[in-house]
Amino acid sequence: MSDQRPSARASSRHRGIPEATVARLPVYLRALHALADEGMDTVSSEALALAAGVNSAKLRKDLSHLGSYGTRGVGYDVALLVDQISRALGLTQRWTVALVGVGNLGHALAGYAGFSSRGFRIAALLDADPARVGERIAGLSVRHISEVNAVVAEEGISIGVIATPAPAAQEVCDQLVAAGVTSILNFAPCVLNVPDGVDVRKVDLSIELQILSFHEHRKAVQHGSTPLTRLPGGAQRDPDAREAVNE
Amino acid sequence: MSDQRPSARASSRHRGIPEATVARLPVYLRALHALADEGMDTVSSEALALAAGVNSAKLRKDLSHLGSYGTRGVGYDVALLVDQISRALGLTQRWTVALVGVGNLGHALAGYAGFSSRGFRIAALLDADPARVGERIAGLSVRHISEVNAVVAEEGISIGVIATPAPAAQEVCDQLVAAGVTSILNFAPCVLNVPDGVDVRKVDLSIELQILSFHEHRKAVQHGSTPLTRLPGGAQRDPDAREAVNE
DNA sequence: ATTTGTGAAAATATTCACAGCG
DNA sequence: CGCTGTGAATATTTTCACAAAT
Repeated sequence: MSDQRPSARASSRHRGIPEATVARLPVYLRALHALADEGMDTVSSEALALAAGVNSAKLRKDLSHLGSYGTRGVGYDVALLVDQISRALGLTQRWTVALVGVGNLGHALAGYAGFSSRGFRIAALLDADPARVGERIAGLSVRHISEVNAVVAEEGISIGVIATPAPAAQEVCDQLVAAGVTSILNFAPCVLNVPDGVDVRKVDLSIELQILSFHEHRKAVQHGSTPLTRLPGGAQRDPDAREAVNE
Repeated sequence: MSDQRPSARASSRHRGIPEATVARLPVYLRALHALADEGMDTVSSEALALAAGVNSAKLRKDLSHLGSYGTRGVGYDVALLVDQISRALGLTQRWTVALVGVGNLGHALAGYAGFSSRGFRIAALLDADPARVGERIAGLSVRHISEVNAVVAEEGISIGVIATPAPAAQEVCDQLVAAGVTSILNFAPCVLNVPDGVDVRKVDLSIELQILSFHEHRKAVQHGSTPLTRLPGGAQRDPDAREAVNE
């Protein structure tokens, strides 16, 4: 998994689901919903693993942490498994979210359907720019960040999504935490410091691209050590590979 | 790291940088740029680790994979380290990117500054909707997806970013790969199948929220086993914790 | 004095391979 | 039989702790 390490593992011996497993449960859940929509009511670990893009032993081990019971010789009951995973992920309740920063990205996020599709409700949009306050987006009126305490209390918000520019992110984060938010999803390209007990996850386009760059670079170098190889696509890949060869 | 596992480790014994390390290098790079902007020209592993949100032993071990040389008793030369990490990540060249899907999210991505800030250039915008073709966004004219082969060849594109709805993503992915793209960043909420040698990374809002949900849920249950505890923020957290308690 | 670089230990995660259940 | 659940084996990642370098 990424270096995203929410607070330490639960102390309870048995309810402790490994972090790597937790990160995959939503993927299984999505695959299961798709299968359910296709009318499947039972699925083997092999088939589900394929749909989720993992190997079947891993899937079975993951599910075993839920105490999940499939039927040997048959597979898993789709509806039952959806229920068990939803329960494990805490999706049996509706979480309420505040989105801070309604710029370019914030707008897109506010309109994103995937938000509401899995039990998350955007209950508030906040921004520091007074010119944006009052603007209506996706049925909500933008409020000023200074109202964060009231908003969090009124709406029972537990998750904050930060879509501000990087320089503003830490202060916004502090304000959210002070208001009682204990989970943060950060789209701003920066590291956030939070007290113990607050979880942060980040989504960072630029980091993902750089990781791809690493692999692309490696492929280009490893491939033909001759830098100016013409590759299948017809395009000339990695015109600068010289530099890399003599590393 | 997430279950994002690009192709197998390089066979070369020594150029093999662990995947977990690769995923952190961009974070270090960002921190180093910030330090450089503040005029620092030397930094200790302790200080850099703090800025990057990791522990210092991990940072040193990571850097050791680059064959990076700091100075004992002093620390690392900021400019030199920027250079070494950039080189390791393949950022000494400019990668060219095609963005497919100019809906809500695609628009936001096209306008995202962080793209160009680190050596990535969006060279083409593509969409399947004829009504969108010709639209100008961020200085580029949207072209039809059917032109993908020509576009990839013309611009030497090696990275494709998919920001389409989920049902279209696999087909777009196949088209990109057929055109010669070997790295994909997927924003669509679905699993992509690609042949060996093609790397995929995904960015998935809904999955991140569900992971936060898990931890939020766990905190709520662990905290007061009494579900209706009133928490600092004044809001009533996890009104549904009953369900969880008797799991 | 400091602070790196790194073996060795510990913790996590993945994969194998098969006993055992339906 | 077929397929799950899981111990045991392997691989990867993190952390410790200290010798070596300046």
